[in-house]
Amino acid sequence: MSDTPWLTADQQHAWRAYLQAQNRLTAALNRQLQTDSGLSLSDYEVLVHLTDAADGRSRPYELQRVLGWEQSRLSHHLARMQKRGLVARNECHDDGRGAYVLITDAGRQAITAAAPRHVDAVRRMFFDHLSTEQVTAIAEVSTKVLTRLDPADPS
Amino acid sequence: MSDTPWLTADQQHAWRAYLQAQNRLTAALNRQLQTDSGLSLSDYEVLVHLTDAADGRSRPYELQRVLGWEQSRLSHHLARMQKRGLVARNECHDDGRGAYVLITDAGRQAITAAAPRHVDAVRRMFFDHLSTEQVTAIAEVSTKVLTRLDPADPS
DNA sequence: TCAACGTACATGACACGTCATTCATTCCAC
DNA sequence: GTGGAATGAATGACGTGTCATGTACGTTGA
Repeated sequence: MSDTPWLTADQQHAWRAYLQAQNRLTAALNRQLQTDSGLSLSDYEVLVHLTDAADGRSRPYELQRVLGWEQSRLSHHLARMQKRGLVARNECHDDGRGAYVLITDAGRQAITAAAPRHVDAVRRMFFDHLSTEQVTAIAEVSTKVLTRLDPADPS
Repeated sequence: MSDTPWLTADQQHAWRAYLQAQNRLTAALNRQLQTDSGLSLSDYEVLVHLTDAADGRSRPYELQRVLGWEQSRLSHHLARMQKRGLVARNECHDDGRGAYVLITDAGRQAITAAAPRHVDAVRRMFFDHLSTEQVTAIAEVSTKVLTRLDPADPS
């Protein structure tokens, strides 16, 4: 332990607060989305990106890249969303291994209904209490963490 | 949607980066802890607080408060840790409803072995790349979020 | 052309977190 | 004191995330 210095008091405080805020924030947003719209935060993210995509469809590996999820998580999640009728899968003729995920009408309806309240919640629980400098700091720190954790950049 | 304005571009960017960094960071730390020491990040947090506590024991509601977890999460997690021999439960004579959770020798051994590498990982993946101003910003933002989400402060 | 390797995706098993509910005990107003 | 509310904690059911593995297809090079 002597050659691996522990964190400073400031760092410990920041770290614990960060972990707790994470937990609570995502839990609260999940609750809000679930009770208001029957969606989870994960469902919401998937539907957002499918809505943004051309034709409302996307390849799983593309979703994986954009969402930053693990492959099996995405696969399981899509299976569950398909079972609930929020998305559908089509085969991909360009690549026999691949598939297309597409948003269904029910999926579009669900996210359209969910969006206003969800955005409101995100602002209420997060952005409304932060200065623009703090928002910038969050973005910078998060981006830094992401690039450092990116397996394609093991500098 | 017109009366519930969407997030600004900066906010959207910050939000997505924040969510992704969260996911990746905790996933990476969990992997590191798991492969190096057979513990999860949650196990680690519980053991840290039990180690800090007098006699290496604590009431569940106290742990709940310190960790910021939901009651049932803690209860389930303690049950799993107990099954693995990391903690034990005793009855509480002060309060017939309550219980004591105490760290076992195996638990102490596990966290002692895990700590150096884990701390190192936290620094490598997080603090080493942040300025002191950024650490301060993280702490402030997280604390702000926590106080806003605290059910005891519904201002 | 075909063997070896890489890529896209799915799946089973298992750990984890939440919700709803339950239970025992303690606290408190009357 | 006593009945009702509040508190401390456990549990079953269920959705979620990860790991290890499997499978099918594509790509490359000798």
